[in-house]
Amino acid sequence: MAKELTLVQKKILEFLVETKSKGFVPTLAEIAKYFGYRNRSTVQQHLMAIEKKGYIKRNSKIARGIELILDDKFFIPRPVLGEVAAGNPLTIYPDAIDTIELPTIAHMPRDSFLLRVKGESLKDAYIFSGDIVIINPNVEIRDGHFVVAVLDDAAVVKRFFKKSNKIELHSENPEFEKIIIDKNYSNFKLVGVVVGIYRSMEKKVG
Amino acid sequence: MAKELTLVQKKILEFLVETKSKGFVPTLAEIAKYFGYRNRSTVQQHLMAIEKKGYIKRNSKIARGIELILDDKFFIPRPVLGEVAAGNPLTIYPDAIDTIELPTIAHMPRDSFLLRVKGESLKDAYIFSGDIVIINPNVEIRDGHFVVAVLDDAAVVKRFFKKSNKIELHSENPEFEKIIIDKNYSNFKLVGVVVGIYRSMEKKVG
DNA sequence: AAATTTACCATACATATGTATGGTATTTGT
DNA sequence: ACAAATACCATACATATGTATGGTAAATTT
Repeated sequence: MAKELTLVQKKILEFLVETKSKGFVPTLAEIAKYFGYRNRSTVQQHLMAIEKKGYIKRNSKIARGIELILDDKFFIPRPVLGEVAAGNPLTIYPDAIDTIELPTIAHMPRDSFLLRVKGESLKDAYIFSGDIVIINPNVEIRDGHFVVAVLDDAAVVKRFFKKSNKIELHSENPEFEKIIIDKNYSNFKLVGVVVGIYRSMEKKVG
Repeated sequence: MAKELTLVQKKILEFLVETKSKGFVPTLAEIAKYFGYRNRSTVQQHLMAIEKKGYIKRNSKIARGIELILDDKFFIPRPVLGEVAAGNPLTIYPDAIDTIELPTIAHMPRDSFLLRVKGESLKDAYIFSGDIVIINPNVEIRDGHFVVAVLDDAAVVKRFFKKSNKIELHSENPEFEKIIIDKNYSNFKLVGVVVGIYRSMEKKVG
């Protein structure tokens, strides 16, 4: 039923979702400023178009009166790009292997993505098989961060530590040996930092 | 450092927290209407007092520019709670509320809300202090579900088991004794079912 | 080729909104 | 007993905000 949004309209809607997830709704003037428009009419007309297509609802006259109509759902479907091994490396799939409903409280910047954790090597860090980890590739990596790394076409979730001339990837669980990356290691790529974890409880009854 | 709020100020702050958790910040006029004040000045003066005591911050001139400055505490109250506790309304302590980091919600349906977990009694269920649990009060409660219950003005997260003529609330951690609710127990209210957990990793470095 | 949609602009307007000032009555603190 | 704080009211004002109208240029559809 909802019609396609144009590119500009989509960007404005994204901005609305993003600001809303930060806890406020922008005014027309704020939106205009963000996008570099000289006046609010431009924004207003875009909002009218977006509303007409059913993605938002506007409370006329009142300030910051934009409501998002995203299926009136708690959850936003997001593609799960693969599985990462918490313990031994697992293959990462090029295409989405699954889609989960991520709660919208989980603050998810546009540049991040999801992976489902398999294996037990992080259970001492309270990350378990089946959990969804939220990965951001554009965050500065610091010692102790949980990161996703690809080694030889397999992806792992481990804690990152930088030594003088090498990188160490630790599991919390001492059963698993730490991985040491030195200069000779060619097939190594840091993917991103784990910024959040989501676990659905709905099936974990009894 | 934060001074005591008066009763009226406390109620206004509660209203702010409540509306904020719904995803918007009210205007002075809306607050005045809610409380039956004839004009906004009254509200404004209350807000000035609340701000002076350090519970909110106001962005002058801009519409709906109230920010909540509350400490990292357990409860993020929702209107549902007020309705649930019909007889013995759940007192919401202004210093027991968190909203700052409330990674708020593009889209939170009216029947769900968030709680921040404090304490270790659920660590064997992989729920930890600081995690955000997502509560739905309108889901049928089954044995083994994690539920939120209010007993004697304290809220707990525990697993629910129904016996013939009583209810048992279990902690996973055996250090904590189970709570048994029988008919004589008056100050008991089931609030809802834990449907998900979210944990932000952004500050958990090292 | 003409009509429609999209994406912007400018100007004007009503009112929603925050703010300022001054007032009254009651309660609280000292 | 007096001063200060509290809790409301009314009126006035500047401007932030949403809205309306009209216009231009380019892209898209018919």
